[in-house]
Parts: sequence; structure tokens; C-alpha cells
Amino acid sequence: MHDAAARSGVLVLQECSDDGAPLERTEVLVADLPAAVAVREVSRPRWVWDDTARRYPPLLEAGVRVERAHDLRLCHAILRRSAHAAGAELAGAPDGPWDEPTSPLRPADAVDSLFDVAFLTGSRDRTPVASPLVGTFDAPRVAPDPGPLAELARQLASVAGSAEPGRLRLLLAAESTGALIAAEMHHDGLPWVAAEHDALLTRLLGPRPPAGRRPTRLERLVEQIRIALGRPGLNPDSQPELLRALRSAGLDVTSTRVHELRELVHPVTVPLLEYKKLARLLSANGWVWMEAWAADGRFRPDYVPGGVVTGRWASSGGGALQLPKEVRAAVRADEGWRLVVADAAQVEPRVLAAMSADGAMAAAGRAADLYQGVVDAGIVETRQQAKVAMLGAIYGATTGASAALMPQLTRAFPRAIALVEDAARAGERGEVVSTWLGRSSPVPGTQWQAVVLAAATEGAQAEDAREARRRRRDWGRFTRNFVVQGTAAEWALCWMAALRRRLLAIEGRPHLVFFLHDEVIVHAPDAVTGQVVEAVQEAAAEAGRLLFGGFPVDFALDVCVVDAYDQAT
DNA sequence: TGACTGCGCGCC
DNA sequence: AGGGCGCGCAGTCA
Repeated sequence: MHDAAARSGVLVLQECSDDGAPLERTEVLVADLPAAVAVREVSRPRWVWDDTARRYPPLLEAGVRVERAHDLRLCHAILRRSAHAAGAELAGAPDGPWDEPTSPLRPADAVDSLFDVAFLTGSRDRTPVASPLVGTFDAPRVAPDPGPLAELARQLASVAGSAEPGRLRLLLAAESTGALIAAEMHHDGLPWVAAEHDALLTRLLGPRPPAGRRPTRLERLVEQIRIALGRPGLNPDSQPELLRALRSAGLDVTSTRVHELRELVHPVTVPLLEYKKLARLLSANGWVWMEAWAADGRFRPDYVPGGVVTGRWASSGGGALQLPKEVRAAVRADEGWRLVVADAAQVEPRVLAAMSADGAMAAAGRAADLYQGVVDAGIVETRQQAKVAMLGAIYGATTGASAALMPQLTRAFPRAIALVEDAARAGERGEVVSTWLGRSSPVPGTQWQAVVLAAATEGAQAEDAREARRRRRDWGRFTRNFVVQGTAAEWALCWMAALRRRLLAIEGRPHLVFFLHDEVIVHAPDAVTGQVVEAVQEAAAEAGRLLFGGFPVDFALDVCVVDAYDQAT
């Protein structure tokens, strides 16, 4: 068990000038956190706290916005694993309180904790100085049970002593800003028109039925399915039951998947496919979902920054990152406001071109549509081929159309392909790989190692050897994808952070309301949508420069200004 | 009854 | 036998 006090109520303020240099020590005793944050606005403070997901929501409730932060929990997770900082004390430490997942404070608890607040400024040598509230602090010695001050010292030391301090600093800043944005987007919410959603459900499913009953449209489809299969009591929601019924009707299927059902010629296919589609809509985004997640005119998902190993965000509850296209009509700007929807085109190939300094691939990306650029360069014949080949290279396809195109792709983009191949080989050897900014892959699990070792021992069974090869290839595909997906996530974080900073300077408080890996939505007053579009574009270019400096890779965006999300192309 | 797993499908 | 997720349901087991 960890000391709860180590995670409670402590936070730090490192004050910086506009260019990021630490300022002289100023001392503020903080008895009221919201007021203190407001007071510091002029001097670009960076708040250092244990966990944005715990600290920021109550501040937002109090009407306070934080411009910059350092999230000790998220940064700890990155630094502990980063190959660039492998020599640091953080890297070898056993699991501690900073490795625990977040657990948001209830607002009432948060208010109590405000009185535990410590205040800290950074001096020029980056040595933290403790406030009187927490006593004298000898940086960078590490306490056995590191509280936030000791943890900050460890992190700063870890970065400073790393092989890539500049990249890691950018990564930690981007990750921390992402955490701020996640909390703000939850607070502000995605505009959601329940009446629109209800109309859409009613049109597709029929009127809302009493609890426990199917909507009329689904009920009718069930009847047709039962008749077509000659099974009066069939429950199409039960996969085993449905599979048995299909097989005893003489259909040669091994699962109930849509792509397999689509191949069948039988009266059941049309109603069954329709049923599956609508049943999915009902269970994932039906009336029950609407009341749970979008009841007050805003959809407020819980975003989980850093929730995916690659650095992508995850979400918890509400399926925020799987919002189906068909319900996006319910996402509608407020009266007098619009939605600026921006989608970054083919981020992963562009990121790969920049990481590998592959000039030919970057040149193909000079076109707004990178895949078309590949076609125009005469490398493949159709856009579809270009897309399949490129994604296959990034995902590690070994068969089919994608694999067949690999030789052409390798000739055209030798550096890019070498980068992903190297990442795959490293993974197969059990090595760690890293993104551009230094987020590293996990070491393969002990099971993986055991299998590979077992297969390498004298007298291994053929079966075991096959299994080991398969596991190795699987892990290689994971590490291959990790470097690209992870770097794309870093680009997206920088894009969003740069955009957020620009939005703060625009009248009328335009704000981010949605983020989906390579797509953002800004809710903006009608009068400033032009400025917002410009800000989105500038932010994309800035993100490219931040990560890749002068390397000439374009990050093309599709941007549109709409009333409702479904109008976005 | 609740915890867990596998399936299938939504998103990128 | 292409990477990463979350979720709801059915089914299973304790």
C-alpha cells in the first residue's frame, strides 16, 4: 500500500518567462487554489501537479483555466519507460504511487485538498525550491516515498541526463497539455441535440419502446430472420445460437461476422445484416446511451490521455472515440456558433516520411492527398493501391494485395520502408523501440520470452517453434506500428496544443470540443470561424516544425465550417 | 449475483 | 491470418 498523502493535495508552480526560462523566486502562499491560478495569469506559470485528471476539474468548475502544466503521473509513465532516459533513477525504480492509475477526486474532496497546496518556483539551475509548507527540500535527492517535489526532481534529472532532453521536454509538455485539453473538453462538452438524436433513432428503429422491448423495426426484422431460418424462437443477439441456426439451414459459415454473411445467397442475409446494423446502433448509441452521456445538451466523455501504449488517447465510458458516423447529425453547434471540423490527412505516412527523412515520400505528400501523390509519382496505378500498400507497410501486412505491392513501395521509398522494417526486426529480437520524441514500447511480456526461449532450446517440438515464430512476428508487427502510430499521436498532441494556444487569443472563446486521433472539432462563434480555420492550419504547420524542424514535410488538413458534424466531409 | 471471457463491430 | 482501442451482449463459472 502506498501512503495516500503522497498523492494528495500537493502541487507546485514553476514560473517562467515568455520564452520558457524560469523566473526568479516569488513566493505565494496558496490557501485558495482558484484565486492563486487567476493571479498568476500574467507570468506564464506552469503548474506542476500530481494528476491533471484529479486537480483540474474542480478548477474548471470554479471558472479557472490553467495555461500550462506538468502532469507528474503522465510524465512519470513516459520517463520510466523511455529508452532515452534508461540510465536515470526513474528507469529502474520499482512500481510506486506514481505508477497507479488516476482516480478523480470528487469536487468536495478537492476543496479540502486545496489547503495542502505547496508553492514552488524554479530557479535558473532548475533546482526546485520548497515552500515553507513542505519544509526544506534537497534536490535532487530522492525520498524513499517520493512526494511530488521529489518526483519532480527525479523527472527533471531524468530528462537532463537523458540522451534526448529536447525531445523529451517537448513530449512531456505535449502530454501534459493534452491532459489539460482532455479535462477542458469534458468540462465544455460536445454540443449535442437530443431531439436530433431521438429523431434519427426513431426514423431508423421506430419509436422508443418500453424498457426491455425491441423497437418495432427490429421486432419486424427478427420475425423475418426467424421465418427465413425456420427457427421461431431464435434470438439473433446470441452468436452461438445464430451460428448454429445458419449452419443447420445449410449455410457454410464459420462465424456470424458481417463480411462473411455478405457473401451468402439466402433469404436471411438481407434482414439479418439490417438487424445487426440497427441492433448495434441501439445498444451502442441508443436512447439509453443518450440519457447516460448526452443528457444536458453536451456529450461529456471521459478522455484518457496516454491511455494507449502508443500514446494515443483512450476513452472510458460513452465510447467517445467510436462515435459512429450515423449519429453525428446530433452534434450541432449552438445558435450563433459553428463547428470547425479539421481532419489531418494521412498523418501516419507523412510522419513516417519525416521520421525517416525519406524525401521521395515527403514529395508525394506535397500533394493534399498523399496517396494520390504516390500514384502521380508513378509508383502504383490507383489511389486504392497506394493506400493499401502504405497502410500495409505501417501495419505489417504479409499477404494479399498489400504485400504484393511492397517491392514497388520499397524501391520508391527505401528510407521509409527501412525504418518500419527495422522497428519490426527490433521487436522480433525482443528489443524496445521508441517514437520520434522518445516514448518507448513496453518490453515483451514474460510469456513471450518464455515461448521464444522454449523454442530455441535443444529438442524443441515443431509445434512450439511455430508458435514462437508466430509470437515473434506478432510482436514485430506491434513494434513496427508503434513507432509510426506513436509519433503520429505526438504530432497530433502538438497540433492540438498549438491550436489551443492560438484559440486563447481569439475573441468569443472558441474552444476545442472533440479530438479523435487525427481530427479536432472547435466550437466557435460565427464571427470568428475564419480566424479559427487559420489557427488550425497554422497549428498543423507549427506541430510539423516542432517535431521535425526544417524537414520539408507537409501536414495537409481537410477543414470545414459546418452547423452539424455530419455535414463535414 | 457478480466477475470474467469471447465475439463482433464501432472508430482511427 | 495488418496495428491500436472501448463497449455491449451472451455465456460461463464461482
